[in-house]
Amino acid sequence: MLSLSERLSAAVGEAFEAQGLDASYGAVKVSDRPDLAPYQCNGALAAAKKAKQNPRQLAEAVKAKLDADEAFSEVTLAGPGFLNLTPSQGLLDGLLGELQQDEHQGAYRRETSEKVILDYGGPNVAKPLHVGHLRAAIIGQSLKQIFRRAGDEAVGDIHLGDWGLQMGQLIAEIKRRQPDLVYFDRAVTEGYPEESPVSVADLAEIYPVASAACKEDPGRMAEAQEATAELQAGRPGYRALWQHFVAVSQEALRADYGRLGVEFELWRGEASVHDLIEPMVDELAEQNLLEFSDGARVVRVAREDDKKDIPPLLIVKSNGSVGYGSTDLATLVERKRDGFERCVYVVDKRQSEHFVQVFRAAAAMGLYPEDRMEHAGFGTMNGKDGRPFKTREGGVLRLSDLLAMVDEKAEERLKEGDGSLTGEERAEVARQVGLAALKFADLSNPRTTDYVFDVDRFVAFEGKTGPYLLYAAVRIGSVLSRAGSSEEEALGFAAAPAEPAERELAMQLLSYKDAHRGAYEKRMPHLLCEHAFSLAQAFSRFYAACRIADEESAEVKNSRLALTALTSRQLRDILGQLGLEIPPKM
RNA sequence: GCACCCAUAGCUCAGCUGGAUAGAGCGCUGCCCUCCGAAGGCAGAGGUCAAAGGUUCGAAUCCUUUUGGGUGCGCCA
Repeated sequence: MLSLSERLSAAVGEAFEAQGLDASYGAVKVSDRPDLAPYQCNGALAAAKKAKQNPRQLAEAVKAKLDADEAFSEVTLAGPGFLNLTPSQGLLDGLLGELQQDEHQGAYRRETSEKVILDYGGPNVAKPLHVGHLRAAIIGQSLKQIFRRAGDEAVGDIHLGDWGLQMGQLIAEIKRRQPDLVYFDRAVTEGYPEESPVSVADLAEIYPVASAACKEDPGRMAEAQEATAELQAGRPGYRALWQHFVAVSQEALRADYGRLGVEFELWRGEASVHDLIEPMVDELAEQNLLEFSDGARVVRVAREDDKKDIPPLLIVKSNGSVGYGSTDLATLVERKRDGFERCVYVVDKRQSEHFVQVFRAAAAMGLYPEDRMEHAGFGTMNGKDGRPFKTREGGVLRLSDLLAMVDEKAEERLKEGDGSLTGEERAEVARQVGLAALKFADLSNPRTTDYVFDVDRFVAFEGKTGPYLLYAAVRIGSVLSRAGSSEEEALGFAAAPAEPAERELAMQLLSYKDAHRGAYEKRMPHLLCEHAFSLAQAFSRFYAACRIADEESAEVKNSRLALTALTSRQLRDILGQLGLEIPPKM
């Protein structure tokens, strides 16, 4: 179905066409001057400029046509050619009726469905999740839901960092610490123990040590690089040890992502494509795309019109090992093979140059056209000093610690309530409320901008927050049950908004598609957050201004129940896409 | 050095294919529960949109320069 602004745009567009001008000048948007009218169209000014006409006269002609259109109850002309538009009661009632019937609840739908894979994990084996992983996980999970709502077949891949230098660093470090382990005995090639010699906690401790050692000691780095190459070449002991790393890490990651409510349909990693690399290298060589450079093999991707130097994509390092350039390229080979039509990478925007390299190389070898591979980059989470976020001790804040903080805060807030929740219920609601605060605080920032990470904001429950949205949803449910009506029943009542607050709520409800479409097309969940907040706000005003359950007139009451039910259904639909769970009460 | 991004209210941020009086949340001030959930609603104070030029009937938005921040630039991912 059409959104209200689309419906109005169509009408105004026709009026422009009747003047021999492009219909796109008829674009209608929510007014900047709500005191004059709820919608506006400024196209007459731009059209007049282009057609060298008088804007005021042009707007007059458009207005004359719109005056005869029953979609508008009022059309006024202001200033040099601004059209102020008020949709008619009949139009609102009619569109609300359509919305009640719409099987997609007013959401945006693509004409054709695409098979899309989203990459929003990328955690490294051995490194526990920290706040830096939060954005990718939350934005990616949300984008996946937004894609699905629009009709795409979207799946998420965790794409573990399990095949690069860090693996060699771990192996080399463990070898130094426990050289007698069977994994390091070249004479042994099978029958390794099933029990992992290291736990996730061990790995978390070992990795930073190993990483730091390599940074300051070239000798240690050489050991790690050699171990990496040997691992990739298939040395049995290393492979067996590596298997343990992956297994213990996956278990921990499942738990962490699970707590966040983030899911992956695919648990692949860099290592999954190892066997695809050799044929890929052959293919690149065959296509004359591969060059030797300083002992390494690379694909040159620089172009004449580049404003800056784009370095070549490193495929095989001089020591024979492969890095993420080749695994990422091979991953595209794999995704193409598996029938994915579009690949979206929800990864820190600082890696944009890397994706330019990979995408160009992939396009050059004919895997995908460049517009089918996207880097939906996101901004850095900074501390209050403007630099990437660190805890006071200088480390990164672990995700589990952040979750615990938010949880505790929500629990405290719930204890202030009327005590109708049992301890167990309260713990569950606290989890939902805390998580909602956290996710909404992150998602409501535009994806691409950096933002200041402020714990207080993540645990705020008032104003433009996740809990505000949950509160609205919970209260709606409570109103419906108090009125003795169900959502399904109320959706069958005729909605005829009369009061200003009712009309404003109706107009919000009828703009869902615009917000969803924007979020989908731009890959920007914050647009959906904006809409959710506006909707909840419109409902809260409506609730404050109008009686619902105890309204005397049955007709008015039913109309209001219909608006309430529509809000309930739409809010639930949106919160689902944002990953917020609505508790029964709070 | 080269390239890219950012600078809007006390704070955190929207708005940027140019358009009427620049918005939100927090914080601050004052109201609103004998009535469906006050994690709420209403009202108010608060801004040379970093600075200077330019394009335009019209610039927070486009162009140039300057200042101040941030980021990236082949064997880490």
